[in-house]
Amino acid sequence: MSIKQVAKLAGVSISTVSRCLNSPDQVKPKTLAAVQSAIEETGYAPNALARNFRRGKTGLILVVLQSVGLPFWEGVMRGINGVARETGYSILIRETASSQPELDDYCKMVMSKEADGIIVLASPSPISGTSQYSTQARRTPIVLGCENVTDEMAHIPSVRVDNRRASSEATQYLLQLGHQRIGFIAGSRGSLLTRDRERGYFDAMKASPQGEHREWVVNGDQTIDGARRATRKLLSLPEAPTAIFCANDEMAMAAIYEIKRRGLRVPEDISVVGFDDTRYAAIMDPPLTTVVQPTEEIGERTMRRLISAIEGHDIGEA
Amino acid sequence: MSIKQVAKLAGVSISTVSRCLNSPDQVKPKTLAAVQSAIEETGYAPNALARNFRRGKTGLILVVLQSVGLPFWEGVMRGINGVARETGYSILIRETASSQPELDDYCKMVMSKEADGIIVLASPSPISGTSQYSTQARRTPIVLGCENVTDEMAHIPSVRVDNRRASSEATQYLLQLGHQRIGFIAGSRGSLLTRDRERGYFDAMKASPQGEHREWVVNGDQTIDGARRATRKLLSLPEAPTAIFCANDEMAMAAIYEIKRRGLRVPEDISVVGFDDTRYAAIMDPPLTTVVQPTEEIGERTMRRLISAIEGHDIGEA
DNA sequence: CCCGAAAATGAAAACGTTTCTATTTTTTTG
DNA sequence: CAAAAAAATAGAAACGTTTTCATTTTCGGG
Repeated sequence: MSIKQVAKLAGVSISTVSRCLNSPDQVKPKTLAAVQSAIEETGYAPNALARNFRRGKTGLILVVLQSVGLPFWEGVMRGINGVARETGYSILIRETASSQPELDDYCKMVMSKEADGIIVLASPSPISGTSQYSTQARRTPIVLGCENVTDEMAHIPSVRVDNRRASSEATQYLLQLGHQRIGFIAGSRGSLLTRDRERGYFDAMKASPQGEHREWVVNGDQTIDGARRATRKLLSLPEAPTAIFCANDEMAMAAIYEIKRRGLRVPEDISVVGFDDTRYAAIMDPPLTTVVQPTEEIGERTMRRLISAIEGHDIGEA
Repeated sequence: MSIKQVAKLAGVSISTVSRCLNSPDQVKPKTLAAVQSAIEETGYAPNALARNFRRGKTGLILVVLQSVGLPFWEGVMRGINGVARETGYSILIRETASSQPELDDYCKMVMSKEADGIIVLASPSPISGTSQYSTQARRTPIVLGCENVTDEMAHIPSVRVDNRRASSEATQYLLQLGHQRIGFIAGSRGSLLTRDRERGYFDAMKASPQGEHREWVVNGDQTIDGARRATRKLLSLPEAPTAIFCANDEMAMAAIYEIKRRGLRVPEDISVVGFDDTRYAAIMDPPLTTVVQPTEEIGERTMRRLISAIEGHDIGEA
């Protein structure tokens, strides 16, 4: 069962067995063979608990996300998993959907050696005490993916894509198609990601002949129902938009549904553009025009960043 | 940092501090207070690595699924997470999408104390050596959710819903609507879940005047592309079905897409029924008729079953 | 063949808990 | 109030590994 039994059976010391497992080149071929056959015979498997305890490392990365099952995270998680496999880490999942998420709690998990680092892929609620936060979280290896975060966390390292520019370009695309009134369905309040996408939209609108119109921007709350409400609001404007740009695909799908429900056609009457290119975008009716995100790369870079933070390297801005 | 420091500061022994944390009622109120303030002062957090090592438990449940991001698992994972939170376990995720999954590897993770138990939510490839499997996996706490499994694993405990009956009822519903030819798009090969749903379909068809027709059943491979191919195949039959029943929502969405692409209307020309009631079913055009699965309950029961297996109770059939 | 250096191995400490046993303190009871 | 019982605490072992340090073995060169 334990390394002791193997040692006894192989007729060597405990330390030699350990070396056979961790640095086989330091042990004489003959003993190595003996130990290996002893391992085989006993069916010995090193006890990860003891090893991790001794090493002071859990080998775990805590990934906080709102909910498994949201298509957007599929690519990001693939990226994270790829790096995890490569570097020997495992992924611990915590969903924030059910419980009230607290960044401090996650940091405590690192302090108490339940995980080595944290990746936040969902915006937790604002941090209660900033003072307490800075004290204990400053030193916690943590990276925010997709900067889906509030202002207070702006100083935490994050992997970011240029949402603002991508969003601006998508808006320009709609303008180029001749659209006069372009609505925007924003994500959830207090999310940097949403704000950047909103900013990009405004950038493009301001530069256009139409200028910006506050009433064309409605909050969709990152949910299907929220986006449906937002769409109804846009459609009931005195002059309804001829195009609607949504901060993510899910809301765009909901917008299309609601538009059709009003008896309008997409894209003949109203164009809809989404964001993220999730797996369902292509089989919508009509197929959803969407902004492609390099999700897998986001995940990969986020994970690499975190690991280098764990290994003690400084976390520069990426 | 360690329990030692706390003990020294509080002027008690290490064991007393430990008791304060694990069974506070066994310690005198006065000392408890002293210890607690010492904990506060030092900012002590118990080292989970040491604790788990000592206890011989990881507190981790390995959940194997094909990919985070598939809407079906959202409910199941919510159920699992709920029980996990309640019982103090954490969830370790392993995706099988990228790598070749091996049940044996997961069992080894339990043997080497990387996790306490396993929930398999995706069909791994068939097990290489059944002999080796039974030797080491028989004693491994493992539960299959949604019986998404091959024959060889039929003896492993699993939480099951009556897919066969649900599927049969959905087929009957279509027959009742007057459909003469009902196609079926099956899931991936070698999945019990798919086979049960297929069986249910056949049950209903055999009992109907139409009888069963092998050519009305096509494999959709659990993927969007596979379902699109399957749909094309069904549509190009000499006598195309007037209804298509799909083994899950995702394939149903793909079927609808493909049907419309042929210039046909849903449901006027062809009805489509899905399975699972994922979040996007309701905002399809037309809204998808689908078989509702008690996903959260599945997750919850799966997790409870596993935990009772871990705690050493016998796993009866559920 | 012998000596020194290098390589290989062994013995033992350490990691931070929990828990068992022994001891001390407190409470109860006659 | 003394003795017995109960409660509280202290001391120390144990969990299985890695790693440091010391020792033994091997090897090469004179």
